[in-house]
Amino acid sequence: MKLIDILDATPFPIGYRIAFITNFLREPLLRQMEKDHGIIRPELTVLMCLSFRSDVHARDICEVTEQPSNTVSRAVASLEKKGLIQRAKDRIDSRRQVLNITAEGQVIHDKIIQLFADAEIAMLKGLSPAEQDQLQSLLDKVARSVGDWKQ
Amino acid sequence: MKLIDILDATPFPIGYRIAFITNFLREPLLRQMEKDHGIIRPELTVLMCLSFRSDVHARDICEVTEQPSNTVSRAVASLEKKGLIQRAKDRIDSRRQVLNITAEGQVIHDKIIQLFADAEIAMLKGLSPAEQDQLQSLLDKVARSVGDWKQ
DNA sequence: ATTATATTGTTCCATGTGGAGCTAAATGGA
DNA sequence: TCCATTTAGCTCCACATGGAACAATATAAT
Repeated sequence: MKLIDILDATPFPIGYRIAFITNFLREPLLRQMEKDHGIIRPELTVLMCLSFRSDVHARDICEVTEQPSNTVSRAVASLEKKGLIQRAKDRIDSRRQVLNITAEGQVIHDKIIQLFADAEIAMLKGLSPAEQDQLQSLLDKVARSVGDWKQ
Repeated sequence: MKLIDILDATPFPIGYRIAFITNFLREPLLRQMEKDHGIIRPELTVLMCLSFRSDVHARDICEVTEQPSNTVSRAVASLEKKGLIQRAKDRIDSRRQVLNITAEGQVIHDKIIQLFADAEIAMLKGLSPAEQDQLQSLLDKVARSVGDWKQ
């Protein structure tokens, strides 16, 4: 039995391929990330959000990523303990905490992102630049319509 | 902060979109599958393999899906307990067990597959048929080269 | 034939992760 | 002002899951 056979036999060929690629691309990368840097998935999510924008609340991360609040809460606590992000009380609403990435956190973040970027290049080396553009454009169209799927 | 912004800001735009779609497509479906049918991910994997082919060994499933043997072992034991698959000793190698899906297992399998197929249709409704073909073709090219990524 | 090695499938253990509920704080209404 | 409701973030708990070690069996080597 070969995996390719099953790949062709499903009535959801695109979704199956997408999940398939995720399995064989992202999961190994996440494991290597944990091994090399001691960062797990929800922590990377937080780092990416804080790298992109400053003065973020945990609640924002929950909403953007659709992760449960306890997962984000754990990641934030762990990252602060490692010195990769900083927490500060919000002056307006003392329930909230303002989150920011530290210089050290940015370094780790950049290394991990480079790891993912390299993997993407390897993954796409069988496609021409035009095909890569096509693929990105089509995936973008699907990803941006995510909110419509549920209706 | 909007998710679309981060989507555009990464240096691995294709991998990120693929992981993104997986998050918002597969994960909710898996949760609904568990809620409706009491089947979890590794169990679905086993069901799909056995639906596609009969007289399969657990080891085959491990190799094809790159899942650890304990995960497959648990799924097999659970599915047998539910009456969705059958185990029989292999006459040649008594360590092995020959696995087959039951009629009841096939029914559950088909219902779940339909759930995924419907979700795919919803996901792709923003793409023209030609675009859907393109997307599938490109994803197929990437998925089939999975073995080359690691080199 | 006998011993060493490899393989199949399992159990044990540590950990990631989500759901439900909790506390503290802010907001809205009487 | 006072109480009900909502919200932010955290803790508890249940469970999915992977790694490592293990028992049973098969295979290879001498």
